[in-house]
Amino acid sequence: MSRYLALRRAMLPTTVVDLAEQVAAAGYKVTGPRLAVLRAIAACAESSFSVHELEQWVQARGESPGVASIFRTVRLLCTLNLVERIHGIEDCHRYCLTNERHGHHLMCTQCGALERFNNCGMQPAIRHLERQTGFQITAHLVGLFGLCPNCVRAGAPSLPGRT
Amino acid sequence: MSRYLALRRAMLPTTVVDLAEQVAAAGYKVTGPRLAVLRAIAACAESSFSVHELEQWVQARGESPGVASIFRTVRLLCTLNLVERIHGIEDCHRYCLTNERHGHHLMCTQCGALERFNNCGMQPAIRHLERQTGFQITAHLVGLFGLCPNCVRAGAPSLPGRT
DNA sequence: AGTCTTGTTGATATATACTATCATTCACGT
DNA sequence: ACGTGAATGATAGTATATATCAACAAGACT
Repeated sequence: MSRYLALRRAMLPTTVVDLAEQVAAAGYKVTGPRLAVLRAIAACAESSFSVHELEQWVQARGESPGVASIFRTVRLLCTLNLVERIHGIEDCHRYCLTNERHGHHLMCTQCGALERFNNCGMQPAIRHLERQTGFQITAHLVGLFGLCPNCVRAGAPSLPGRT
Repeated sequence: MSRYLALRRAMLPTTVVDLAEQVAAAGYKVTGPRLAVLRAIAACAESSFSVHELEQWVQARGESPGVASIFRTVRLLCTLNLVERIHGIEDCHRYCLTNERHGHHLMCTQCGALERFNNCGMQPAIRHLERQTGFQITAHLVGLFGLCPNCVRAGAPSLPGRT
C-alpha cells in the first residue's frame, strides 16, 4: 500500500479504502482528487449516482476535482469493473457500484434508490433464443424500475420519473 | 385519410403507409419531410437505426429534412409508441420500430441486426422481488446482445461493438 | 379553387454528457 | 529528497438532443 493511502486509511470509511486499494492494485495512483471522487461515490454506495451529483457533492465540500477528473475517475472505475452504468427507461446517465456477482438492478424511478439481484431467470430464454435465431448471445441487460417502499408510502407518481 | 396521403399511398411500401396512417390518426400532419423520415425508418424496419443513420439515408436521396426534423419525427413516433429506444451495452442512441406486443430485443453488436422476442421469463423473478424488497415494480428492461448468424459466419469479434 | 389557421420546418442557438489537448503538478518507487 | 511518468485542471471540442422563432404549408372551410 502506498504511503499516501496508508496515511489516510484510518480516517476513511471502508468502501473508500476498498476502492482505493483496487485502484492502486491495478497500477493507478491514488491521488487527492481521485480520493475525493471515491468518497463521493462511497457516499452513494447503497444507491445510484450521476456524474452531476458527484460534482455537486465534491463542490459542496469545497473539494478540488474538476468535472473532467470526475468523468475520468468514473470511467476508470468502470474499466476496473468497480462501477457500472445503469440503463434507465429514459436515460442511461446514472452509475452504481458494481455488484460482486453477475448482477442486475432494481431502481426507484423517483429517488434513485437501488436494489441488486442476481437471479434474473433469463438463462432458459437465452438458450432458447440462441437455438431459435442462430445468434451468439454474449451479453444481456436487465433492469427493473418502480417505486421503492419509501416513495410508495410518500405517494410518489409511479412514472415518469428519474431513471 | 388526407388528400396528400391518399395521393402517395399507391407508391409507398406498406410500413410507411402504416406509420403515416397512425401519425395522421393521432392528429399529426403527414408532411413531406415527415414522410421522408418514415421512409428512412421503414427501410430499417427489420433492423435498428440511429438518428445519424437516418440523416445519412435522407441526405443520400437528396431529401430535405434537417436534423431537427429527424429528431422531432423520431420523438413523435416514440410518444406514439411506434418507435422505441434500444438500450445498448455502451450507448442508448439506437431506435427500432416497436414490437406490437410486450417486446424485447436481441441485437447484433456488430451490424445492428435485430430480433424481437416476447417471452423474457422474468415475471416470476419480478413477483419474487416485489415481495422481497417492497418495491412496486412498474417497468422492466431486457436487452440481449451478441452476434447475428451473418456476423458469426464473417468471424466478427464478439465485443466490444456497436450497440 | 382560394383562403385561413395552425401545426410543421429549417436554421440556429442552447443544453447535456462526455472526450481531447496540453502545460503544470504531484504520487510513488528508488 | 529526487526523478519520472501519470494525473490534474482549464479549456476546447464532439455527439446527442432540445428550444426558439420567423417562414411555410397541410388540411379544413367555404
